[in-house]
Amino acid sequence: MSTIEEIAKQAGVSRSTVSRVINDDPNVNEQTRERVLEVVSSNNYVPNRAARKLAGGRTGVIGLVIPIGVSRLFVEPFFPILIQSVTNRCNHLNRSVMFWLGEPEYERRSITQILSNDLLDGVIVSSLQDKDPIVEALHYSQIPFVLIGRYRDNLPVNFVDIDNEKCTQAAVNYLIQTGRKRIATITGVAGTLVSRERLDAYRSTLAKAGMPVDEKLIAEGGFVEEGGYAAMANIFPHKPDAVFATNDAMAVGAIRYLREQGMRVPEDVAVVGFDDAPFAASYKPALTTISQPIGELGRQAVDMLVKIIDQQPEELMTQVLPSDLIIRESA
Amino acid sequence: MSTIEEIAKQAGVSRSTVSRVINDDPNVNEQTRERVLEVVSSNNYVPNRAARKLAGGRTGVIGLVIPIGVSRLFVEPFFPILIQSVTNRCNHLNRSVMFWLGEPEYERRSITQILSNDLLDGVIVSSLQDKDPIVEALHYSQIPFVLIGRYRDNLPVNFVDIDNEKCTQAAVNYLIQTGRKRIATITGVAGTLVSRERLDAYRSTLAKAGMPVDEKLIAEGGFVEEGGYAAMANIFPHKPDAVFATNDAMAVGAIRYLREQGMRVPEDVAVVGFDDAPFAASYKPALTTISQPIGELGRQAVDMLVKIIDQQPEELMTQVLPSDLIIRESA
DNA sequence: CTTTAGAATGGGAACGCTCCCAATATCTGA
DNA sequence: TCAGATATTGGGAGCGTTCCCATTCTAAAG
Repeated sequence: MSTIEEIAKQAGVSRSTVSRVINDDPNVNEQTRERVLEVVSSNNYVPNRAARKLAGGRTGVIGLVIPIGVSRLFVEPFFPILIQSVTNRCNHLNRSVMFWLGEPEYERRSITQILSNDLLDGVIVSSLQDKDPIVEALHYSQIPFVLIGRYRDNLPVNFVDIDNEKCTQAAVNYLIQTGRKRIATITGVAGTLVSRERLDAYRSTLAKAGMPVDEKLIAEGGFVEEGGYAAMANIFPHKPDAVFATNDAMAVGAIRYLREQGMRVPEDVAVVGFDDAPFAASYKPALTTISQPIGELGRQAVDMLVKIIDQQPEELMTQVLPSDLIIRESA
Repeated sequence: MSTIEEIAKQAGVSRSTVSRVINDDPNVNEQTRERVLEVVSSNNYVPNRAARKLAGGRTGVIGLVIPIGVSRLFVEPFFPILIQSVTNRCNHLNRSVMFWLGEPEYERRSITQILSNDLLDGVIVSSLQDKDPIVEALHYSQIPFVLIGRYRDNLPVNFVDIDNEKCTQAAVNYLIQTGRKRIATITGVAGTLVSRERLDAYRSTLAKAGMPVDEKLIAEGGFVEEGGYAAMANIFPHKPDAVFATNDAMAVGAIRYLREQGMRVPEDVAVVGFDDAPFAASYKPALTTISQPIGELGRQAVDMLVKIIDQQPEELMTQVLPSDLIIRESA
């Protein structure tokens, strides 16, 4: 493993010049640059990240923190896609990704401790709880970070997100316009920002349309198929004619229950999902759902973070990506 | 963020003494140790990993490399369990985990480059290809590493594994003993060690029992449900009366195809899986399968790696964990 | 031909730690 | 009581970078 000093010697220049070359500093003679680059690649030289970090530089490592259990992580299609897009984008930008798939509370403490002093240039966090201590820790630790999904608190944070309120409105309004009178909803995980945003929007949309909100038509499904099934079982006795499930997995669970009860979807009960999961289009009936640009979300988060790391802009960065209601067969 | 020097000052000792305390060096007076530990915890001090690494110490970070596409990663139950067990064990031992979920070839180069000079104390690698360049790179890079699954080459490596040959023998022999005459097999991904081991053992077991090996009864299923379905479709015309699927996902796919053809499982065709995935017991029919101690595999790999990092033993370490044929309904 | 700004380069210092060796304090036994 | 261990501690050197401040070189301007 060669050091910068050896490269310098071989190229007949100083340590500093090599450093400039590998860090894309413009103040280097073009020929010198080329010569150095040649030596670098012929020696297969890679700067030592620890030394780099210590000297005040960057490690080139970005953390991706998803503080939910592995069980959920591998069940919801949201995460694989997100992970893949973040990973790809980072590789493309010549960065490595360090993951934390945190388990519940136990880990949270250690995560924040690790993050605050570590080998990371910055962190991307997804799937927060309300008032998540991670955000606070991150905020005070000075480390650049970007959230995927908004954070509702008075801390100023950088984020990328979709417009949950607007999508939910679109979904619920569509159900209203197609004549549904008793529109139920299956929520995700209580205490989760996404869940709350979607539920709030569901309520306000009904209210705005002058329709009553029946609490019996609201049940929690935990973002998983079985949860959707169980939630539907709770709602069913109260005679819904439509269900807005806040993700596709739960929509599928709900449909399974409805079928077992001899209901037809969408004739008797319309079902709208959320995510546009890979299976949504091929499912029978094809799922009417909201398409989130998950890959784009990950990509933008990486770009935003890299920009923050490299340029340290003063202002907060936020980005809200468009997402659409996709009408197929289930509603 | 405090440094070791500040802690030393506050505790009224030298930098060296603090270093000894946080590294569990026995040569410290008990009272001094306590005093230092107090200051450490009251300042919430965590040693800087970059500095540590640079000074020849350890970072406390372990890499987990799984060089397959994210798509497969999130479909096979093997990986979530493995990841979870590795993560848990590392947390337990006060280590962090850095993941690489490598995509195909493109990444392989960069992975090896990263590994060879990085912030990691050691690496755990799973799911290798035959003759994987990663192993070679790792071997020459001097970084401690442990494989999950054997590596068939002349490089000496540390590994934990199950006895694929023995399990496969058990499964195939069981089918023979229950009177099956035309035993097919659905293999995983060609060029994969696991697949080859299981296929070789399938062949030799049949041979040893004096039964012919019909190549038409062998098909590749890529370790996924759809692949199992397709492989079964290829095999079916050749009238098998039993199938050894080399993982449970493919077993389920095979059963789905058999059912569509009006076959009964196990009466007409027996099916044996591999993995004892979470769903295996509750599936209808409950899957006869081979139970791999996946969690234990991960745990042992971590323990082995940590031992190698800390004690640098001369001899190679290897560990073969027991796994059993679990007889349920499908065969 | 001299001056001067700017381009290109070199080298010291520092980042926060571990390792090693030396120094001091304490204890042992004859 | 004193040499010789042994337990405990301190501080220098160095890990491989980046950053900053010279210094040298070049070319344009006067």
